[in-house]
Amino acid sequence: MQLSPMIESFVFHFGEMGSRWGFNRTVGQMYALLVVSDKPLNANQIADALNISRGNVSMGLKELQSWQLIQQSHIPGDRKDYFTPRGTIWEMANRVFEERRKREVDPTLSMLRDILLEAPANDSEAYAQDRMREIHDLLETTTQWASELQRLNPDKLNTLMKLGAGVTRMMEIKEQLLGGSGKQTDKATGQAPDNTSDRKSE
Amino acid sequence: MQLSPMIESFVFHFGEMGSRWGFNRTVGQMYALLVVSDKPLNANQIADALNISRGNVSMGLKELQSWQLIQQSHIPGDRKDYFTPRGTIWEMANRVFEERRKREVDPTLSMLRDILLEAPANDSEAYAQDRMREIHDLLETTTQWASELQRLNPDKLNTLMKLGAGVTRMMEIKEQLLGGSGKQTDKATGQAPDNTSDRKSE
DNA sequence: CTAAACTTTCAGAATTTTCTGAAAGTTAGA
DNA sequence: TCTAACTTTCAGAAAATTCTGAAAGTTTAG
Repeated sequence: MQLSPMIESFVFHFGEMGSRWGFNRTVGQMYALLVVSDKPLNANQIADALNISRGNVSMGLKELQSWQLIQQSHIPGDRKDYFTPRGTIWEMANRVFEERRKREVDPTLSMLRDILLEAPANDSEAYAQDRMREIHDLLETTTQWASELQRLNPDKLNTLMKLGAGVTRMMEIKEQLLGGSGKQTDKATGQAPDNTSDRKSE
Repeated sequence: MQLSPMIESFVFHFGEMGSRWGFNRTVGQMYALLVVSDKPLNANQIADALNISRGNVSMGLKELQSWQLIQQSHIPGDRKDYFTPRGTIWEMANRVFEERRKREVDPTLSMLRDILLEAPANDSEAYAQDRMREIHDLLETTTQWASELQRLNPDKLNTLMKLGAGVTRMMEIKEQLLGGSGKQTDKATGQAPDNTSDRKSE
């Protein structure tokens, strides 16, 4: 199969980017290809389209399955395995975040916790522990936020964001609520989605 | 200089993790070392502590400076360059995010935009463009959120988080406020949402 | 059971990334 | 100016990662 130039540039670009997301170039290309393909592909089609070896494709598919990013399917009367991406784009992004958290952040947090249990032997170690505690707290806070964001229904989240309700805005409202009587102020109601007003000037 | 076991395990762990953040193992180690060190270090001390060549340290420092993660300083009567991390842990994390956005997300968005301007030549390309549009919108929305988070004063953000005010909770409140007046269920994107179901075989 | 059709594995090859250290470059002070 | 003290550069070496393809493994049909 010969890829159209449009699809080819997408696939190649994501190949390069893919390495930043935890897998290598070919795996990134394979996934990109599956995402933009309107029908399931089998391993040979992938190898052919990307000009890589059949063995490489097999390993890449295994990797993508371990990330739960693709799904296997079958076509009646055909013994080959076909593959499609699994879930919506949002779900896929979530899955990648989740997986990276498990593989990278969690072990780091656990290492930091272990070290922070030790008693510092001298001033240098005390100083180092202070820095580590900061990092630990930052990671913990950040992952907690991220996991809350992930729990939200994507449509809802998306709608809210498109509304121009930035975090800043939400926090202002929240603070108003907490600070005052819990009453709705007119200032906050019925906002038109004007998101341009509070962006920074550059 | 001989590192204490505690500091050594921190430094080594961050070396491994560092590669996920856009720089290589040694650069990660160097940065970790500077962060937990209670006094500025010069290039020779770093090379010595990490057992790497002087040249490698020079390149690593250059890299860290390009990320704006470290700062140079001097000790009177000493011609060597000394280095310390720059800014608070929060600021450093922000800087890494920012830098990665510039290097990875921005080029991707620009590529997607270019492709989306082209007229699809056939059904396959139309399908592919739909997927790309979803990715484009996701990236755009996410980076906008991220930039708003970054604009917040860290203390404020941290306080709010510690308050137990999760995003979900904030959104509930926000919706309560909006509920009366504005029609906010604006299906802004109008995207074909999750199309996974209309693929051929499953 | 066997054969055909397919998938996976993995040793070694190819490629990419990182590291070293000698040489070249820079700077400050005498 | 020159020299000593320091930093940077970069070609080639070393290390790590990725890829290939033949062989081994698996599954289904008959």
